[in-house]
Amino acid sequence: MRILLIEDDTILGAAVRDQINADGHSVDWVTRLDAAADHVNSAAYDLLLLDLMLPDGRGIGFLRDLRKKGDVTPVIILTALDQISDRIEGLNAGADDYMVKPFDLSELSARLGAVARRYSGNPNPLVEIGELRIDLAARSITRSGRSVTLTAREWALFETFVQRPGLILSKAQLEERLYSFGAEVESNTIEVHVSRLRKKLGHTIIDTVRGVGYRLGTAA
Amino acid sequence: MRILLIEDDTILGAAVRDQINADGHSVDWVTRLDAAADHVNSAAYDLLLLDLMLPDGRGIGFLRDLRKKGDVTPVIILTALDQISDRIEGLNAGADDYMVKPFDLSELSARLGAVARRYSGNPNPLVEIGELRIDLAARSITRSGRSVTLTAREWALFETFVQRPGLILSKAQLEERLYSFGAEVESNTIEVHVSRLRKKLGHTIIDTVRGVGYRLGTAA
DNA sequence: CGAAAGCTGACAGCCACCTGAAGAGAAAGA
DNA sequence: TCTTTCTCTTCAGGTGGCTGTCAGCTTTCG
Repeated sequence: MRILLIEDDTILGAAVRDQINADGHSVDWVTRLDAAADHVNSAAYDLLLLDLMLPDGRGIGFLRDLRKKGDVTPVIILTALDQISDRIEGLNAGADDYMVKPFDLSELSARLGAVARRYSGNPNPLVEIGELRIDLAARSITRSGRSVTLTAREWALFETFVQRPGLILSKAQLEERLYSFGAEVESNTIEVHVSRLRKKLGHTIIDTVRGVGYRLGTAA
Repeated sequence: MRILLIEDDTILGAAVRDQINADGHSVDWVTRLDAAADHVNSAAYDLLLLDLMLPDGRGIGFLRDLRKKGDVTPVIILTALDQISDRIEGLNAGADDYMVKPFDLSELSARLGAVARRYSGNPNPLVEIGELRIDLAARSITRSGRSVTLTAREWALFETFVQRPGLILSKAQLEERLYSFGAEVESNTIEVHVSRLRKKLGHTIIDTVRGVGYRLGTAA
C-alpha cells in the first residue's frame, strides 16, 4: 500500500513513518498542506494520513477540497482534538476514520489493515444499468448514448445507490450521506431529488420500497 | 441491516436501539452474553454492537469465541474503558471498530453507515425454504424464480419466522414484535397478515398450531 | 353436534409518497 | 458590485397503496 503522511510533528511523524514501513507499506511524508496537494496531484496513493492542525492551514479544508474534486482516496484523520464535534466534522468532510492523539502504533497498524481490507476489491469504474452507462470516476452518465448531466446533489444521491446495488436505503440513511450531521433536513428533500433523478434517468431507475426506503431499480 | 445490540445499560441501550431504528435498521437487544450467544446462533446478523462489561462476563471472551468459530460478522465494541490497551485488545480479538462511551448518536450512525458500505460488496446470504429464496438484507424474495414483494408489515412478520425456524410464536409474541409498545391491536390482525403471507408465499409456508400460535412451515 | 378458534374477502381511513411551483441562496459572468 | 443563471429546499395538493377492522365462513376438537 502506498501512503501519504501529512504531519508536521517531526517526532510523531517519524514514528508513524517507521511503523508503516515496518508493516510493509511505502510512505511519503510531508509537513505542509501545499506540499500534500502537490503529492496528491502527482501520485496515486492508497491512503492519506492527515493531521488536522498544520502550519499552513487546517486539514479539514484540504480534505473538503479533495472530496470536492471527486477524489475518493481513503483518509484517516490524526487529531489532538478529542472533541466529538471535530470527529464528526472530519467524517462529514469525507474522512473514513480518525485517530485521536496520542495513539498507539499497533492500533495504527490495525486501522491500516482495516482500510486495506476495505478497499482491496477495487470497484469497476464503468457501470452499466439498463440503458445507462455510468463512469463513477469521471462523474458522467449517458442514457442510450445521449449524455445526461446531474447536479451535485443528484449525483451524490445516485452514486449512493450505484455503490450499493440491491440494498434498500432509508431516507434517514440518504440524508445522513448527503448532509452534515448538524444540518438536519426537515422536509421531503430526498423525495424531491429522487423524483428529479427519475425524470432524468428513467422512472424505473429507482424503486420505492414503501415504508422502508429506496433501492436501485431491479427492472434494469 | 439486522443488528444485535448487546448492552446491559437500559438507558443507553434504549437510546441506541431507537437511533438504529431511526436509521432504518432492525435491532434485537439483549443484556447478557448467554442471550447474545443464543441469538447469534439462531439468526444471521449483519452487525454486532458489543458492550465489554456485562453482568455475566467480559465481552472480549465472547468476541474471541465468535471468531474462533469462524464467524466473520462485523463487530463494533462499545466500551466505557477509555484505555488504549482495551481498544487494542478489542481490535486484536477481531473487532472491526470501537466506540468509547459516551458517544454521540450521530457518530454511531456514521459508523453503522461505514460498516454497511464496507460489506455492501459482499453477496448477501440467501435463505432457502422450499421453493422460496430469501435475501434478508435486500428484503427480496423469489418464489420458483418469480419475484415476490412483501409490504412492510408482511415482511416484519415473515422475517420473524425465518429468524426463528422451528419455534412456535404466539399471536401475543408476534404482536409485541410487530407493534411498538402503546399501539395495542384489538383484533385479529396477526391472523389477517398470516393469511396474506400464505397467499403470497404458499399455504404451507406457515403452520397453525391451534391454541398456541404459528410456526414456519416444516413441510419445506 | 356445539362451541371455540382460525381464515379470508371487503372496505374505508390514513399516511407515505409524488411532483409542480416558488423563493432563497450560491455560482458565474460582466 | 450588480445581474443573471442555476440549484436546492420547502411547501402544498393530489394520489394510491397499505393496513386495521369486521363479518361471515370454515375447521378443529371435545
